[in-house]
Amino acid sequence: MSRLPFNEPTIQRARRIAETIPPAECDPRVEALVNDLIGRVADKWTMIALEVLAEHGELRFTQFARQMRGISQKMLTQTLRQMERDGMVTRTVHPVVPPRVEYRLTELGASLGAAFCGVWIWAEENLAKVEASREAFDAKTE
Amino acid sequence: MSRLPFNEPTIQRARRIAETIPPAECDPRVEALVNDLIGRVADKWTMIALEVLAEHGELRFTQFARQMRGISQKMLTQTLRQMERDGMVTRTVHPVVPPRVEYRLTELGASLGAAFCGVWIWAEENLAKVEASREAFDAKTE
DNA sequence: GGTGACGCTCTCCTTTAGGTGAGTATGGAT
DNA sequence: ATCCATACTCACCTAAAGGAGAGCGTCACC
Repeated sequence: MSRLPFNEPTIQRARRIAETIPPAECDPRVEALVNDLIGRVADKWTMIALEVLAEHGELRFTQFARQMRGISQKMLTQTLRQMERDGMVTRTVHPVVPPRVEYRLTELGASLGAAFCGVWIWAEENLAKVEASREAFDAKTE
Repeated sequence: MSRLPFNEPTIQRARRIAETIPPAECDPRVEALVNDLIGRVADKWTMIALEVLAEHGELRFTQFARQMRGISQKMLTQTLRQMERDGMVTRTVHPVVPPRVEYRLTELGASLGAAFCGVWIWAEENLAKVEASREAFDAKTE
């Protein structure tokens, strides 16, 4: 039961659309997995966490929180757990009181950070262009 | 009135946390803008749209939809509008019936696509590692 | 004159994201 | 005895994301 990408104009028409371009490129399984992984990894907080951890080497929970402005405790825990599960960070619990937990990047995490590096640079370089474009767009449609 | 990143343990204690690491790096305004732009641009659909458009050069609305599996019509319109506003794509409307609208990358869009390229490669290369890590993690916590 | 094509937009409605404020465990310091 | 620190977790709640399905406008066609 193959689902069409979205509902047809009105339900009984357009049973089929002319296939001007093949429906998708190659291996749909791998493609889906990669898209999925991208969705997970191209997350704002994940990217920022990667950044600050790469910068500081090792961070404790509250230090982390202070570096990531605007994140809630819950989100931070969640992001960090997810990253741990994905093998981006290691989480070391020192069994002392008060608790001491240290996070550091794995090799995998560092490599993703490096891959994102280009995007950060792009963002810094093109911030002005994007803002200008937005203003122009908004002025046109006003 | 500076807000703390999240609530203190119980409200009347911990008025202040020792500042072992300076609260943030440098220019907070630029940093915030860049983080914001990252949040906008590091969006799953934006990344995928960038990819397929880079691959096909020029796409009409329904062609686009067919390339982006699982996206709803609403999301596609929204993503495309946003990208147009940000100056990533141009939208050309041919005043014919039935309507014909073509999307293509701008230089800015292409440069972002190039910046993301590293992330795609990373995702393809490290898919297996991430999956292995997830399995190990889930097995441990079960 | 009914239907279909295209690229939307509009109205619901459900799901998810994410914030808030509190609680918990533990041992050392006061 | 009480307090405090840390790194959480939990319950609750609101806002935002995003899906489903329909409708629209216009012309060419059968």
